[in-house]
Amino acid sequence: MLLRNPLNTEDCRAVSEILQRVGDKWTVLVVGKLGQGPLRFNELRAAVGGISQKMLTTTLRGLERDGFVTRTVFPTIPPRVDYELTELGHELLIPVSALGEWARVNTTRVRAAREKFDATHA
Amino acid sequence: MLLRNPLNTEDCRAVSEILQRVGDKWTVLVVGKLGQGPLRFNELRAAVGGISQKMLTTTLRGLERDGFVTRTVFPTIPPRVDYELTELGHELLIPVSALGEWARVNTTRVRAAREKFDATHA
DNA sequence: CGGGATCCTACGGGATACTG
DNA sequence: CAGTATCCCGTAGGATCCCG
Repeated sequence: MLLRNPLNTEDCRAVSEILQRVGDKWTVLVVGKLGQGPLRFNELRAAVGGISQKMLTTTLRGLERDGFVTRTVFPTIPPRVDYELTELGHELLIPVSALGEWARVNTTRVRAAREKFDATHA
Repeated sequence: MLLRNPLNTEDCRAVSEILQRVGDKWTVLVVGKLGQGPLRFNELRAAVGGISQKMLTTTLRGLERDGFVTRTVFPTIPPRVDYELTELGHELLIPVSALGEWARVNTTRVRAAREKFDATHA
């Protein structure tokens, strides 16, 4: 990974934009689950856990719109809908996983800082 | 970068958490600007551009609490306060920049998918 | 089964005015 | 200069009900 000299303003805007896109409550959870293979609506809902069906629908529509996920309808009775990551979705998962690794490694440092701050600013 | 096999649920939660932390409207903009060296409150505000002083304060407090930023007060008149990235803050900037690079490279693909989706679902 | 339509609440975030 | 305090609004997101 080649890092260009400090992020300029336009880049920061782009980062901020994609982070807000991906930084909502459910998106990465959904993408993470789909990273392991296609899932049906309710399978996905169970896999994620705790998500309302409204938010799952909203999240999936957004991901579909941005080209991260495909939606395949089987016109059977009862209906069956599969969701699957696109190539773009899989590629997104790479830097996101990297950030995830960072999060996993540094959670304790952040938590320590937080407790220290809360203690002194009580 | 060593990628572990697909993110498990706890990892996804961690990612989601840090993404929500960093995925608000201003955090990465602020961190990005501070990445190039310490800045005073109003310098930072001008550098970021468009941020209200309430949100700058809120954002900085959060970053300070999590150990990403230090706050140094010079008890002069008028007062002077410097904000500077900590080591942890600089380390955070690495995976965030990677995601930024991804965003920069793939914006067109996302925009294309979005326009296509909007066209067909009109 | 996989949603759409509504209603409701919490909170992010802007504008403005005041202060040490 | 670097904030704090208020007020206000839009939206994210949960709960519930209904439908093909």
